[in-house]
Amino acid sequence: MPADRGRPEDLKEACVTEALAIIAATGLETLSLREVARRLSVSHQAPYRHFPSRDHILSAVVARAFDHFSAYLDSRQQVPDNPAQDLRGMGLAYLSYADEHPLQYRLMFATPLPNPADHPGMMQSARHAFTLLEQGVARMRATQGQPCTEELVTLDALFIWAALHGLAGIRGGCAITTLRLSSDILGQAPAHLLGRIGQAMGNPCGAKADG
Amino acid sequence: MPADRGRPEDLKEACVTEALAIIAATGLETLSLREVARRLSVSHQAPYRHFPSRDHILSAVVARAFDHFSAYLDSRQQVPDNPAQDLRGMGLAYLSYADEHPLQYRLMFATPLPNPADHPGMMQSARHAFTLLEQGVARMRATQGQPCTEELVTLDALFIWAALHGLAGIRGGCAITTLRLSSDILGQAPAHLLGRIGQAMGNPCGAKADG
DNA sequence: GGGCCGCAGTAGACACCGTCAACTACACCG
DNA sequence: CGGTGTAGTTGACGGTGTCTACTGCGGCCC
Repeated sequence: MPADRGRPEDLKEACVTEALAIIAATGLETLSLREVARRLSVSHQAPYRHFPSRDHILSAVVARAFDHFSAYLDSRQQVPDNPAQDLRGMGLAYLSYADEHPLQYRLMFATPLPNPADHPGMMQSARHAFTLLEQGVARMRATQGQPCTEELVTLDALFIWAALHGLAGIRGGCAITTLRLSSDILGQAPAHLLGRIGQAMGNPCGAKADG
Repeated sequence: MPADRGRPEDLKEACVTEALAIIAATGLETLSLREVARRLSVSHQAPYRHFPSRDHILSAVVARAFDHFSAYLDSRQQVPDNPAQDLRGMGLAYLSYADEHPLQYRLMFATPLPNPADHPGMMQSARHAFTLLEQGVARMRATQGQPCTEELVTLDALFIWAALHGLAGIRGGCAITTLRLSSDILGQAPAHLLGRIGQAMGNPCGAKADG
């Protein structure tokens, strides 16, 4: 049964899918409930029956992006016997995701939601990804034999997340145009950044990354 | 002559000021050309005489934020005889700015402008800040006596910028609500991050930062 | 000085948007 | 059979960006 054109069976589901398609095609700003309804061959108020407001449909799209992101990080092949390498792989996966799915990435981290507290599913997905990172740091610290507070793990995870998040944002957003960086530099940036993070964490594995 | 209420002398200038005030008061989404005009006691088309579109007035506001940011970084007290310390001071200044002027910071780095290439002044201000950082890195490398390509300086500057930018974004945006981080951790984060950056750059000055 | 032109600002209209309220169609249940 | 709740429709309202046509008004050239 083709649910694409002609009134879809599950309208709520179809709205989210169609909204994402619109955003992908013409940008976040031009997303409108009415356009979604139009594409679904449905009255302009039908989506309103399933979502209290435009923000709620948008947050549903964002939540989906977070799930996609979490699944991506989870499905990455792990290296349990080498936590340092594993952490590096996770960082690489983070940057790869931002590179391969810039739309989803921007939806997650650059979408202005009025009050994120309204949408618990979204927050949970985000928190999940951060917890993965914390666990990676903790495992690495354990093999390094360093004494390590929970607080210190969180701070290090935050440092790593910040660096990854920052680079992803720069690469995806304003790098070439605003900062006028060559795509050559931008291509080297992930490896270099991960190398520097490795050094910062006292990990020799990353030290040789930039020659 | 009070140019605030009653038709302002320089309408173009007044539009930018008033737009910023509106954004500060009620958020970016609710900014409208008509509201700007209303507050300026002017017809809804008057601002349109000075700005081709709503995006252009917004980009003027963003450009102003970039100038503010650049001035802030420039006015920071420098430590010419200790480049490492100087670099750290610059990082601190960066994070301080994001902390003290979250609105301007978000305007600069989290505002969706359709095509930034249209607004050269904006780009120039951003590039200026990045160049400051590159020079800081280059000076530090020089005192370290390390051989250093121009490319490597840029990559390191990019690493530092990414970490700072990432942390600022996390702190200003989604930290407590989405990532559920305590404000205690968040308060420690800048010093810790700068310390880790110091370590990554092979600089002992930052190594003791997190105890 | 008088006509002319360009510029700043005004007024009205258009299409679009989110949202509210009232309505219809229909399945289900007593 | 009537009642009830749910999904969807229709129409309206106020707000928005933008287009077009209009009014003043100061400077400029003849």
